[in-house]
Amino acid sequence: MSRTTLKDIAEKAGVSVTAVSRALSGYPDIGEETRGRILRIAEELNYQPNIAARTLVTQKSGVMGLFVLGRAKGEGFSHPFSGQVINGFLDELAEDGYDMMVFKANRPPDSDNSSYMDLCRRRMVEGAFLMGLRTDDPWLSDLTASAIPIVTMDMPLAGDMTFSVGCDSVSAVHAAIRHLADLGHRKISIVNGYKEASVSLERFEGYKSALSDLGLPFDPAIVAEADFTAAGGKQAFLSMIDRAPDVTAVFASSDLMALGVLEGARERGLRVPEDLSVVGFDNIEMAAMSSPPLTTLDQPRYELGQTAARMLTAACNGETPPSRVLLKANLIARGSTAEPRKSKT
Amino acid sequence: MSRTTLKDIAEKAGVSVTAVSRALSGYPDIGEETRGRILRIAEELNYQPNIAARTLVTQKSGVMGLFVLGRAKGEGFSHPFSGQVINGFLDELAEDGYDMMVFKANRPPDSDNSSYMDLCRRRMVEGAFLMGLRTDDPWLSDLTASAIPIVTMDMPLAGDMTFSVGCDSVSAVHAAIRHLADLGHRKISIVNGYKEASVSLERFEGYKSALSDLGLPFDPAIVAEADFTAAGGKQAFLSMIDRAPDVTAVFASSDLMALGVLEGARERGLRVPEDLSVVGFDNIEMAAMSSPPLTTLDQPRYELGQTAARMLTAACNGETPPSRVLLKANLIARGSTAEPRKSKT
DNA sequence: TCAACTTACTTAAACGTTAAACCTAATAAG
DNA sequence: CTTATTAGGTTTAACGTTTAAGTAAGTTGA
Repeated sequence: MSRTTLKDIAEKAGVSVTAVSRALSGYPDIGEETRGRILRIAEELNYQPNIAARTLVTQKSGVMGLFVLGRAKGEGFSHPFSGQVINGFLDELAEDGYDMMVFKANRPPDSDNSSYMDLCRRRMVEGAFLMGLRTDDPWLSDLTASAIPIVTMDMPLAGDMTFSVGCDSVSAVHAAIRHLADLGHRKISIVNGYKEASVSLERFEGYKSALSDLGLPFDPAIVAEADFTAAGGKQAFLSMIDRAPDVTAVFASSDLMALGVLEGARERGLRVPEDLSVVGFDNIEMAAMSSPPLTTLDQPRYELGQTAARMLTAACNGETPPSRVLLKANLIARGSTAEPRKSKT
Repeated sequence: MSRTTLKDIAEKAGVSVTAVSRALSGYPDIGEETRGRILRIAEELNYQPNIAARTLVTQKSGVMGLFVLGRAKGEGFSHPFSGQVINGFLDELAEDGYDMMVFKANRPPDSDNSSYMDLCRRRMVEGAFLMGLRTDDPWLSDLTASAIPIVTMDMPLAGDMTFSVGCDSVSAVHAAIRHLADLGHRKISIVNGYKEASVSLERFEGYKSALSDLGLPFDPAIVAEADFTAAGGKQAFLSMIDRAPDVTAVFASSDLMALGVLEGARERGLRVPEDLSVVGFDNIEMAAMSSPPLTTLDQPRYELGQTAARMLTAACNGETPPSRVLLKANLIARGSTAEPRKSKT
């Protein structure tokens, strides 16, 4: 019932506690025979080190924090995107012997709950992942001054302990728009996410630069903004398409919004892809199952998580990873995009 | 830079470390004036207790573990279901001052990674949530003998430290089948999940008992089994409907599978709900956005998480929560169910 | 052959906290 | 006026590790 400690092993082996500690840690100054005896007894008693004690003396907890932000339902953990990223974190952290603690931070910081950093200090968290951070996050200034390494997903931050990973939205969107233009579309709308997400800015950037590169005019009237959700995407699309019925293609900044666009198109009697082509972003599981299946930009979610974890452990061990890493999002052409049927003026 | 400790405060306040500890913990044997001074200094130095040290002496870590099992992609964290449940865990745990550590356990136990319990013992985890457990899980026997309280989601376990929460599948499915029968359906198929999930057994039970209560015949030929995914649900549905084209309604054990059924129906030229009614289970976000929107059984995911957390903290504090709690899943009628058009023999 | 190493350990201290036991002066009880 | 009691602390020990600083015996080098 009671946990076995180094002391228990030491007594049984007839050596000092230190000898046991060093034997188990693989130091060379313990004799072969003694070490063998110690290891055997440790195994026999199913010894597990008490990490709290170790943490106290080494000042390293072996814990990384995951902060999942997001004020609204459907954000944060609930996002279909998060799962594989977290799997990437966990697998890669396990390689380096780290565990992960999850913190939810959806309450405004004025409430009496502790700030990020306070939480980290209590638990001696060595580094942290941040998901769902927004440009208007009130904690932002705390973060850039962070004493521990932080890796943000999809949102670069100034500060020499902060790093970020994400996909190269600009070039990804570029590829999507080019794909649509290659098919013959001239009037391509964007249903973007809210501006407080920095990916929204980047994707808008990619959209504009692609249009300009391709010699297509930029029309603010066919730029819509939603909240990354399906319902929001549908609404934004509907009011846009009613304003500009000559749009033949829509790029949506997330698959959820793209699925909303699909739904909206159905409601307006527009056939996809015959009357309207739709491209999403993320390649969530549902994207392949919609009707028609969604052309989208695949984000390597698991690899994003792995990469983030590698950067974080590196930073925690005194190395200096690049402050920003961008992976490539690949275009996956499915049934929701095709040549436009009707040629409009 | 260096963390402030009780000692720092004690020196500055001119009292002993114990006095500071007791003042901050709210013990009554510290004078009002002294306490005020201590609190002010603690605030001033932004004191945060070192939880590792506290853990060491109190033998309580204040950490609950979350084990997310699942061997396949799309299970575990990636499941659209998990997010809100986890939010429920976290919010409720925060009420009681607990934090949560996440462990991923998708590797077979024969690999050299530690067992659940070893992980818990190292970190002095006080209790654990288990999601995604299957009846053929090789760890099952360890779990029932667990020394710490465990709450499983959707899978009751024998053992006096194990508890479970879930929805009352039997009565929920009963309601779904009754809904279909009330509409006039006589030939109702089930697309169930794999048998290793105990909810699959319960849902099958509900299906059979509902049929019998409603005086409908049970036909093994229209029972299909899939893996809870959309793609799997579609396949299972297709081979079932090809065998039994006179089926007019399908109950699927998860929304993802139901969405797969919708897709399969589209592929076979069956109109939903005119030619085929479909009911899902879960009420995931996408269910309301499909075409047509899915009639489904709403699982109160956040409340499931909250309830689980309440049970776990109770059990950790020596109380004895009921060994199994079932919440109600409510039928949400949407566009995917209607009266059958054609009357078949 | 004696000092200098090396090997294989042991002792002691420290990490930051809590908890039990003890102390002292002032107050209350009889 | 003596004895308990209380208020407001202090001292000491303990939790289970790691690490720095010994130490005693055996081995080597010149």
